Amino acid sequence: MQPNGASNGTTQRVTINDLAEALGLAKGTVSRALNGYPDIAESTRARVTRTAERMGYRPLAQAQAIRTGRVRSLGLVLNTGNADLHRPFLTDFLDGISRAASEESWTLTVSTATGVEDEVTSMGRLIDERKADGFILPRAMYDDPRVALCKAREVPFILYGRTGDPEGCAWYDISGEDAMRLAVLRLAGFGHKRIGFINGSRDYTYAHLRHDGFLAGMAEAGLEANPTTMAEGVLDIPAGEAAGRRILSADAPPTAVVCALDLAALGLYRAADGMGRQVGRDLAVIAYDGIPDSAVANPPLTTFSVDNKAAGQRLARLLIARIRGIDLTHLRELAPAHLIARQSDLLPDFDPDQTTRAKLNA
Amino acid sequence: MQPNGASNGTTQRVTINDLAEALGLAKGTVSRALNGYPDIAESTRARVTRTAERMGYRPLAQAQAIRTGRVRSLGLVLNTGNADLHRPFLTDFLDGISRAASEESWTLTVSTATGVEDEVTSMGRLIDERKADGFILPRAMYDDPRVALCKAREVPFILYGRTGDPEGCAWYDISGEDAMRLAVLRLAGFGHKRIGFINGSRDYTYAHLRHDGFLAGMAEAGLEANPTTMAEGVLDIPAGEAAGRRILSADAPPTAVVCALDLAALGLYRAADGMGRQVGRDLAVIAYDGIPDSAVANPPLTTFSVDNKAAGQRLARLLIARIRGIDLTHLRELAPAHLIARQSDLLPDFDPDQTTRAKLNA
DNA sequence: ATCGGGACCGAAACCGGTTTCGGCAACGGA
DNA sequence: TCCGTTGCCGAAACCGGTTTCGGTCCCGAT
Repeated sequence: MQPNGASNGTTQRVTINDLAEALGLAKGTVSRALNGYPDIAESTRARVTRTAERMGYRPLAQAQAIRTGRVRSLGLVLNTGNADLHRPFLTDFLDGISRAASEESWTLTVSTATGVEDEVTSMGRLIDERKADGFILPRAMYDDPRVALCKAREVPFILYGRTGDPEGCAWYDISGEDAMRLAVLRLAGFGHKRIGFINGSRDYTYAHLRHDGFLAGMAEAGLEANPTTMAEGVLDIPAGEAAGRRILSADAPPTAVVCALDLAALGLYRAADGMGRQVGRDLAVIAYDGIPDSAVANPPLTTFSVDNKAAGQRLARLLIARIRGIDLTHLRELAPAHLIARQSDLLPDFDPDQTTRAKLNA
Repeated sequence: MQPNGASNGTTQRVTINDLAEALGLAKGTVSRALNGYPDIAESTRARVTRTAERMGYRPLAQAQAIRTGRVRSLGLVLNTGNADLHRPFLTDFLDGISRAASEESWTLTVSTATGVEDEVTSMGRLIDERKADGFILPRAMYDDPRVALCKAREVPFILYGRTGDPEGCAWYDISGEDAMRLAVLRLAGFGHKRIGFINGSRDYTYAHLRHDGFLAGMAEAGLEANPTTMAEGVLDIPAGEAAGRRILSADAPPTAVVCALDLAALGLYRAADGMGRQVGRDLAVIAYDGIPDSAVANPPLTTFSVDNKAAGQRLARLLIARIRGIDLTHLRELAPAHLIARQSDLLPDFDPDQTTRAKLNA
């Protein structure tokens, strides 16, 4: 028997009225029974849920919405201008969200935008039309206008990443700072003294955090960070190549470089290639993101990988909790990135002092 | 003045009742005026739409839905198992859909699934809960269970691609067959006589079409297709490499290969590399898709590129039209792919007869 | 025996729209 | 002048739920 194959032949869905009639109860009673109101006998509640199950009753989200104001839908607006989205990031991320959402029979409505203001406009529309009960905000910016919008309109949201002022914000993030710190420590452990750093854009909070993480690692290793071997604002391969050239041609060029993004590292590969240095031989590189290209790079890139599917799942769950009124303090999670050790960071015959001298003469 | 900044201080949205009251009309009248009923004086209709505009009235989709049965939302379920989705395809595609949808103030609800049956289940849920008024079905299969579901449940849909039996189907597609045909003709024009072909999976209709296109091109060029230099079922780089090895080691190896997918071509690059042949020098390749990797391949790949954003837009518009009841015959569109001529297909010193002989001796 | 208070449920209002139905007024034709 | 159409709009039902408001019934305590 089909779950909703009506026995009367028509393919009508079963409404709460049908259910009430079948049970001999008032529809209000059925509704309250289903929604956990306390003034319903436990026995009738059981009876109701059971036959609801049997008859395949599924409340119509939009019908409930008109009274409750909730559509049971998560909003996500994607910024098309963002190069990151081109990576498999998106598929995994969507997959995670969608799966977690559907477990609670929520849905995901997505919209796209180009540029931040367009993003805000787009969210505004979704809010106006009550198409989403809350938003997942990927790529948290340090000063995020989307957060301002949500606060002003009093709509729940959760950040993927952290923001400058965490007040009133729920978030989930991967600890990029820790990854950077560990990257430095790992390289220092290999004997590197001069470690460079290529960061992302400070518009995003992660860049601030990863910067701090890098410095923390350096301090912890007893090394000094050299500003001439550090760069920031690098978001793609060309920028990574430019930054790499600059850093590698510094007075005291680094023997190792930590990159806040895989794409920066891939750019650095090119720079090194053009300057007679070879990653994995005389230049150690550790990056962050875990994009697929990093695995087929030459040499394969050692990187901290983030599980975007898991992130999507977690974000969805946390946002649903937020919408249901759970306190903010329970809705802040930091997860670690996982190191994928490949061949870019371990130089076969790297002798700290020797190599350094050789470089200086070159 | 904000569009919906209520002057009374509270952030309530303006309902049809507010509008009716402000106009001194019955709310039913307002509704009919807005929805183009013929029994409304043109003058009042103008008055209504004008003040609706002024007051920033936006009907609540879910409120309308409970009566009309339409949520004004497009459904899209993504198959995560599909490697294609990892490509920027997805971003562009979503962008196109979302933009076209929002122009009509429709929204896009997406869901994910792994495998075809999961996909059908997922769609079923969306249909049951009336979360989508229709579906965009990407990657049309030759025998597509999603189509069967939509037909059975009587929900509108549009295919991205064609299907075996087009009866009752609206679709939008890129003419892959034409691209394949032109690819062959182009190569034949360069003097190639032995042209191989690496196809995708026959589960998908496009493979059938591109196969036919290849053969049509061969026939048109007066060439004979050689089964030993043809492969199919190639969906990713490793498979492309394997197929490439097989084809290149045929008795009469081709001097040129047409690939139904860029990924196959990229695999072919590797195969050639491993067999002492070099694409762009002694092996001409033309592929199809226009993925970004094709631009940075060595040599850059000549390929037929498809505009997935445009496809998304068109699909959205066509689906909305379909939902509104436009006749199927107006909802079938075939667009061309556009050749991006790069360096993989033109061999600098290719002399048909000579090269052929050289190969045979090698 | 009476009364107060829970426990439990029915009835009806309500949410924001759409659609049906009927009525009034103006108008044209006989 | 009278009647039948139209044109146009108000009123109310309706969609599928939720929530409020009472109203029984039963129970134990006084």
